[in-house]
Amino acid sequence: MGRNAALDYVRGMAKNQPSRDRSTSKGTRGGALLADVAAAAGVSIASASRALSGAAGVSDEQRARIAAIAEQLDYHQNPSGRSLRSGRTNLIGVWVESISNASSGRLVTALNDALHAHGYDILVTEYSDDPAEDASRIRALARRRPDFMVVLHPPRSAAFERLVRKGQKVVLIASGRPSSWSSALVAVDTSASRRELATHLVELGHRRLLVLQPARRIGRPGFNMLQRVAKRLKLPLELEVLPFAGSDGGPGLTSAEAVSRLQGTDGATFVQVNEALAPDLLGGIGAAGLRIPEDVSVMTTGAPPWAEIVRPPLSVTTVDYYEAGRQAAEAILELAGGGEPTRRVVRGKYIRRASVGPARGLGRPASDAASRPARAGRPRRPDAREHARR
Amino acid sequence: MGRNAALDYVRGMAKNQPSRDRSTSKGTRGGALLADVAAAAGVSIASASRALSGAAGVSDEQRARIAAIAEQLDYHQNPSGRSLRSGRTNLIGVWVESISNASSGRLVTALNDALHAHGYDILVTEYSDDPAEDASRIRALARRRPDFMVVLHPPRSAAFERLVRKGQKVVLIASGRPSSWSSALVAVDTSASRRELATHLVELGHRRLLVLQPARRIGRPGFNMLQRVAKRLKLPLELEVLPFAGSDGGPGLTSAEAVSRLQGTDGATFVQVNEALAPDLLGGIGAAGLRIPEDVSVMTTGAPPWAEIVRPPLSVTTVDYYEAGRQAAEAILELAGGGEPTRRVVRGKYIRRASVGPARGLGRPASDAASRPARAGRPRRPDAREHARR
DNA sequence: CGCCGGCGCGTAAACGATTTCACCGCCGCC
DNA sequence: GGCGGCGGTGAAATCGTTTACGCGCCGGCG
Repeated sequence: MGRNAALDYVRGMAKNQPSRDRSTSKGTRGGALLADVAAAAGVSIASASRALSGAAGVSDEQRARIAAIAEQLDYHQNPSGRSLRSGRTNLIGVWVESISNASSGRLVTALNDALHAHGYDILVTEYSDDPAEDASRIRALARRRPDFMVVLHPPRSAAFERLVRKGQKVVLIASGRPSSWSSALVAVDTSASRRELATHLVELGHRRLLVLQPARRIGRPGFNMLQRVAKRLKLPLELEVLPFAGSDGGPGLTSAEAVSRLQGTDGATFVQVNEALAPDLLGGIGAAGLRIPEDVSVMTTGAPPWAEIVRPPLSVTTVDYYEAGRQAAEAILELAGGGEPTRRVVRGKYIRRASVGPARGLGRPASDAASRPARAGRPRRPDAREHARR
Repeated sequence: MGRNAALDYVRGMAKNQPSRDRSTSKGTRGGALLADVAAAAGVSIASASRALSGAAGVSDEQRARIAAIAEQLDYHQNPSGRSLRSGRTNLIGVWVESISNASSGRLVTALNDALHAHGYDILVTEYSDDPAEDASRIRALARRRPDFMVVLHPPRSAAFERLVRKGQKVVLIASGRPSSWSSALVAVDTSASRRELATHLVELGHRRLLVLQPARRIGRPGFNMLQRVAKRLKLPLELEVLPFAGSDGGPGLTSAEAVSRLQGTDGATFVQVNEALAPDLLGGIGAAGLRIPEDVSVMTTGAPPWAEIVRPPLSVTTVDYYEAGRQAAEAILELAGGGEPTRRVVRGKYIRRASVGPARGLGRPASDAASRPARAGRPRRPDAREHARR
């Protein structure tokens, strides 16, 4: 009848059938129950549970024997039963901007890689632009009661904050200092990379910088970092942060409007944009006939795989989010083990490529920029392409 | 004591306390129980359940009243309890190659968008190259007993097939005909787009084509589609399918080896590669000094956002996987409603861009330089500078 | 020789929902 | 007036597991 001969045998033999007539039951998929394993091993359900869950109080030989029987019966623990009783769900809720985003993707991959072996599964939720929809998604996630949540550069959200106040354990991956509410922090430290970027820009003669962001991110911390760096180093950099809609038609500048900020004598000579928006910006720049880096220097955050393919190759400030995910997973395992989370840091990198060059207007008109070849040892081509990458 | 005043009040008043001393309980996070809602409403737990779950047999005014009370108490249904009893988990298991992949990402986004409103949550698993690890991930997913699984172009996997045989409902997104085992199919139909591609290639004089794939995908159906099209149309196309390692160092050709197949009189004049591997191939082509499309035509599958940015813009055959995900979600809702799934199709598109041009050797032999102004605004140097990445 | 503590194990009580079943009015119909 | 059915409701069984508790047994210590 059944497909699992061993299971049928056990159930036929068992004196106290754990399930009277399984063949008609439709609720379960007919898999073996803990009771079946226990019956086959001739022990109580409790002992079987202890044996399989690794709890103390069971002899080693029993444990091995029971494990073998469970294997043979193809027993799969029912997570609903377990978590109903134990209060643990073995779920990790991940809250990211968009899963299509390369950073989020790698984060999720890392968490999967590191946590599957420990019995955790990953529940992904993306935050949306619509606050109502967003709140509803958070509520849905809350209902699942994940043991931990991993959040990547989260936006402010009342629903999320309620969740945290209710005791949700959260591993935060973000720049900034350890916040009081997160259980653990993987700090994304971009101060060094930003300092490097800032000094590089000044060397190249840039003064006015433009930062384009999705509208909903405006005002969030992290980007004035560049400003802070400039201030501390007393560098003459002016930074303007503007919302950019890309081609989605959302709130913010269109490509053409953004490009218009990059022209003329009082326009910015450098623009920074994120990975998702970069194609739109580059399209706009191309359409306007501007050349990179002769007319405008461009840099993108993130690590799009195409940054090196595009002509010219794009400079990037990048953070290894696979590594961040790995560290988040470690933090989770520490917390789950009852330990105190250790302090963790992932450092950003600034990778120079040809898309950032001397500021417009001082390419080498009077060769004044040439006075700053910096560490240049080798003969430099007039157009500074191929800043050897690291 | 508690943070929810209404809840405290109810519990204080209730004659039969559902939970004697909740303040010390650690299993639950102190959220309201169905019993609390029922007590507050002055009805039985059964009625409360019926009211909130939308089941019949409860008067409309009661239902509204109870819903309001649940809202006020911030009641969240405990999914473990529900699925333990009901046998439904309200989980959708998604099995994709890699979540970092743009196609998979959009698929997941679509599923999230469409199914959150119906109470489903998404559990993602990526398949890995290691069969053992893969089987273990499938087992982990099986343990969760998702109501449905959505699989995108799945590889063969014994573990997965076992799961299906055990009755797992599966919505398959793939090219090919409805297989007996999947509960529903979203057919990815690329026959028209491939025919268009094939005739286009023949028109341009291509005869020898190269298809590069990840090694583990070799031999999978779908790609000889091009061959079939050619045969049916009696087109003189020779197709060679080879494994490509990219820069990951896995099994398959290196970039240099792949490029060597694109040179000489007997080399292929056209190469197709997938989205993930495209940057590596393009890098190799650039390093070898080949020009696109003068020396070799290139096309990629998928819809990388950078395809239009790169110079020259890449031709693609693309499938809208957001749409596929939306349709998969519809199929799930049909199935969950007990209906028969309708037949669903998503059609691929072939988008011509400049990366596919006349076959090498018959461009316009006399004035071949004329074919090179491309759309690239800036002048292109003849020598391939960008060498030596990695 | 008695006692104590720990180890190994079984019994049974949770966990929080859904669902079956029985009940109770009440209405309409014969 | 009796009876069948039906809409609304509650009591209780149930899903599969973990875990508190208790019991026998054995070895060591006094």
